[in-house]
Amino acid sequence: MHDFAATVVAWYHANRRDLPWRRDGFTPWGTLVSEFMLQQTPVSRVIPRLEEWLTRWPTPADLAAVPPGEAVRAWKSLGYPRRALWLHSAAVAITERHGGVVPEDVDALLALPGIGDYTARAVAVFAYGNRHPVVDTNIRRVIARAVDGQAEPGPPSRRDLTAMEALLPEDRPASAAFNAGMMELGAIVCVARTPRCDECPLAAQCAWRRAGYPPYEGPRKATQKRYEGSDRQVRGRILAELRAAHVPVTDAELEGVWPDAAQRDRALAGLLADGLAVAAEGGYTLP
DNA sequence: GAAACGTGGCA
DNA sequence: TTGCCAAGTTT
Repeated sequence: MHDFAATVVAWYHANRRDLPWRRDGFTPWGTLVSEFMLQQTPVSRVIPRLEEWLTRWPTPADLAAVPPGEAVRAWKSLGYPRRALWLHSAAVAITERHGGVVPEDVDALLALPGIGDYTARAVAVFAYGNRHPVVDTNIRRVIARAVDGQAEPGPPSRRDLTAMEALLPEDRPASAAFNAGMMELGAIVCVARTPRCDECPLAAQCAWRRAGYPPYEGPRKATQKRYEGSDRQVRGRILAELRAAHVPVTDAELEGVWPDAAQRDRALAGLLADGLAVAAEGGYTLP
């Protein structure tokens, strides 16, 4: 029963993928950047952007020294570009308030823009080896199945942190490996659509398997809105235009990116409100 | 707690 | 083709 964690840790050490943020000598700043990029974005899309980013800005001070628009431009099409803005702001705060060193204290990390419960603990654990429960979508799914016997986790809750804490080994290095191992298990074995239960190290202890794989009964996730034709798509189109241009983009040019004027105006207003675009002489630019 | 917030790949 | 999913955070 309590070899649950030991099983995950042993499996992790034997099966972990070779990813950039697991290389020897990877810096806390690199971990922070990777965690920002990995928020809601698949590993395969993150890796090339991460390598470019760390080559160009190897420290927080390097990023803090350029305008935020440069971060938005380098973000390219990773999605959710406010993350680039938040990462830039975080770099400024780290440079000004933390002497250029990524903090390892969870509360200090939580105080930075764009960092929530997941990212703060991920940095504290993966960059510094501290002992905290890390909870992401993978871990929520593994716990739901292996521990709770449910096909899917319920809605996210602060109680998820408590559940993970209860499973966490006391030993610091083991607790870090357990966090990483649970995420890895959810990412490559206990996946959302077609779990590979025949390859799972927890199969013998899995409550969901023991119960006969009952289907999920709880509240349904809200269905994701269609992207084609959405305000999000229009924002993306306008921002792509601003990223590509190095002089202000005019209203006339923006008319070409989306025909519906009302929707275009709404999207532009949103970008301006978010600080992803600024009014300039004759048009709009990145900040 | 719900809704908003990008983009791309896969079944 | 459509729907689901992807290392979440903010308001």
